[in-house]
Amino acid sequence: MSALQSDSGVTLWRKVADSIEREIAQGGYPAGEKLPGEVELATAHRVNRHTVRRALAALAERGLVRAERGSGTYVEPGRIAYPLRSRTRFSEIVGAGGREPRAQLLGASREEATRELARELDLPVGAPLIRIDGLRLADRAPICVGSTWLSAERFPDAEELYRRFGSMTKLLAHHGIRDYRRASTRITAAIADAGDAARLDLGIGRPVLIVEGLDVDAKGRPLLSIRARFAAERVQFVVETE
Amino acid sequence: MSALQSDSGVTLWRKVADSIEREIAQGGYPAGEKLPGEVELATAHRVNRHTVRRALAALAERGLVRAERGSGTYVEPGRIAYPLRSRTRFSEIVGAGGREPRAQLLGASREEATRELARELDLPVGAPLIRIDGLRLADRAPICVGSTWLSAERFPDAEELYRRFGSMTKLLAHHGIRDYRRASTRITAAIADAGDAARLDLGIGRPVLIVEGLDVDAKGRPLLSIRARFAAERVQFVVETE
DNA sequence: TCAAGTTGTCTGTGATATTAGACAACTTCA
DNA sequence: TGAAGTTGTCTAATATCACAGACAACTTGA
Repeated sequence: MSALQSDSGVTLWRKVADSIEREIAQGGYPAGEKLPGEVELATAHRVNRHTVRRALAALAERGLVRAERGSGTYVEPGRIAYPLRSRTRFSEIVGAGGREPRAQLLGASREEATRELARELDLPVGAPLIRIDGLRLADRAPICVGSTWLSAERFPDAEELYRRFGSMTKLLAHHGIRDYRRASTRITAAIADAGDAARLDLGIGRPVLIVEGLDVDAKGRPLLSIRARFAAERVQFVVETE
Repeated sequence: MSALQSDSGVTLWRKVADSIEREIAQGGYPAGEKLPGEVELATAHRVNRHTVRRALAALAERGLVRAERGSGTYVEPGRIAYPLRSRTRFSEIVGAGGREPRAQLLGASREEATRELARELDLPVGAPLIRIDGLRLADRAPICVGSTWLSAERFPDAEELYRRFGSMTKLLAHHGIRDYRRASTRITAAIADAGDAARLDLGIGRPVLIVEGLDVDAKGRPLLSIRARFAAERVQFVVETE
């Protein structure tokens, strides 16, 4: 009877991948940090470079690392679990993850309601709207860039209020709306264009999640229409159905 | 970029082994039960028979199953953890494992102390001894067969007492010895001979653990010399050193 | 602009895993 | 005694893993 191999039935590249993942999890390589080069990893693990590549490919497929040709392989920050419930507050979600939420006003303007926005907000086509463009970050990493539309007749001072508070929740509260909720959220995905890439600090060609949301007040009347683009590699939406 | 194989870096035989082990652990195949044939396991797991054999070999090496040529592959009962401490009581150890301990008297006889037994029991060579042969079982499975020697002068009625109580502890208590302890235990291993095989319900060629023990009273005076042979596949000694 | 360092891709080789089939050796049961 | 079913062993072919080397494509920094 030939001796059974002492191996445990796990391929070599898997062992290397597990080892690297363990190091990342233990903080050996902080998020955003560059991993040692493939050759260095290979010698460190006493393994062929191709085996390291196989391990890194597995980690990359899971979104734990990202390889940049000619530069290096970088540790991706863990994706923020972004639960989609009736109460969807960016700052709470990010804060719950132990990160510091920030919002940055990119601009504001007045627009007339397109047919689609009018239908969503239950206003006549061409009704005056205020559009607020903003960027949201967690620990300095851009999470999403998006626009919010609201009725200019109902919230004429929206731009000024948002600029003052930096929070949509407080803006609404100032108008006596203590409670509002997310009525619907539609999600799709696309590839980052030049604008996304610049504002979300993404490589062109990276995926973005496209979200269309509608917030309503306690009585179900539409308040805000939201269109946002999320850096897919930093966010993971969580939809809990019952 | 070619798609990464959806495999997880675990060899096929290992997956099969894990699957079978899981079924055993969940009670799908009770201890002593025959597993389905290799061909049946192969078709059930949609895998080649040789792959199943590789999986079974891994399980057999760990002592979880035992293959019998021409008959089948059987689930081994989990080995009894047999701690070796100063208080080593068979019934307590087996009972702690949720099994029912039983002892069976095989015979008794008078002997004269050999040089080795005399040294151990601190008696003159040729001193009269009583030898008690017994079999110990857990849930009807033979665990060990062994002999106990004690001084015929100090315990002249040993055979009758053991026959009455079926317990060495009670035998000693009847002589006013409330406490005794294991002074030393020496362990080695051998292959089951025909006698072992018959009494321990083992296949010839299976390993047995050979134990030589000395029990002493509270003052350290020798009481019993024990030589026993354990079915290695049903027992695992646990020695805790401090 | 250039050199150094990085990841991406290709070819090839040997070892191992897996599949496939056949037969021997053995046990069980009618 | 014989048939059926079991595990043990052998040969062979294919697929995948891991190693090895070379070069292309790209990034970075001097």
